[in-house]
Amino acid sequence: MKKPQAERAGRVERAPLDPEMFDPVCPSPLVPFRVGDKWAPMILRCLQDGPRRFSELKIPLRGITSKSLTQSLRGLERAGFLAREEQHGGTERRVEYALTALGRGLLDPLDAACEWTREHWDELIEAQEAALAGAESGHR
Amino acid sequence: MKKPQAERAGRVERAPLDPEMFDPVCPSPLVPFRVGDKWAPMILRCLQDGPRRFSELKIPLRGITSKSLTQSLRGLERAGFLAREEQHGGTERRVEYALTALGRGLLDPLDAACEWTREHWDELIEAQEAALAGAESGHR
DNA sequence: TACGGCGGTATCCGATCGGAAACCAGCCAT
DNA sequence: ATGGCTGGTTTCCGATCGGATACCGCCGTA
Repeated sequence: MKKPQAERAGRVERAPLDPEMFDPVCPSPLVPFRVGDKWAPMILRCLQDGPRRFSELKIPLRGITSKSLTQSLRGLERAGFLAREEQHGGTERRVEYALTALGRGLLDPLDAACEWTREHWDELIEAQEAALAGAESGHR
Repeated sequence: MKKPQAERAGRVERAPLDPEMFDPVCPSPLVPFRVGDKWAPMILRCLQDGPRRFSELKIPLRGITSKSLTQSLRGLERAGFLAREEQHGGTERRVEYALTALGRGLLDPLDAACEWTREHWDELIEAQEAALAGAESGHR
């Protein structure tokens, strides 16, 4: 029987990340606001309920390569939005990434941006299509 | 009291854009939020008080090349955030770019993001420096 | 001993970004 | 007719982004 290491480390058990928390059909690139690089906003979201491990983050960020994840994490770390915490004391290798106070604060305007996008989703799609149609018949 | 003379065209005399409205020392790239490409947020800001001409926009966007400005404008147009209005009736060539309703709405979350950045400016700088210093002595 | 999981690096590559510079047509005033 | 202004386009180029792939040491388990 496998014993959860979380207990040994006195760690609180949190729900695992939903592998489908990011809809591949309407991914964040369509959100007109961006924070950092391609993956950064999603990483921030993943960390909002507490620290997560490298391999834990890879799950909802479907298809991300180790390199890209490392890069994004380092970038967010350099900006001071998250902290890398390496546990040496434990029995096995464990590295966790946690939002700093600054990073947590970043979630507010990020939420606002996402909310705006949700509210104007139809308009966004419609405007894009109209502009595309206009480009075909209009000034071309 | 001075009277605007261009009102027959429905055009109101507005203050010209401040050539230094974007501080080259703390430019928007330091803002962790972005809208579209490098120049897009600044262009949106330039248009918030009404339509502007191509050459008018070039002034505060110091050093922007024609190509980059055209690119950014086309991108924002494709997204439905602004509209290109070419005046054929007039005597001289005149092209104006104006925010759409959607684009104007975009200013709200953009303001929120800028406001957040202003509020946390010191922390942002400090966190960056701390992370940089930590990288030198820390996990290396 | 071998194997698998973890948390990465190193290298290569094609795509994209964005600036520099040259060029252009139409209109205007001199 | 000549030069200047407007609103671009085109070409070239170096830098950066981001994915694919291969590889790595460390640890725990079988």
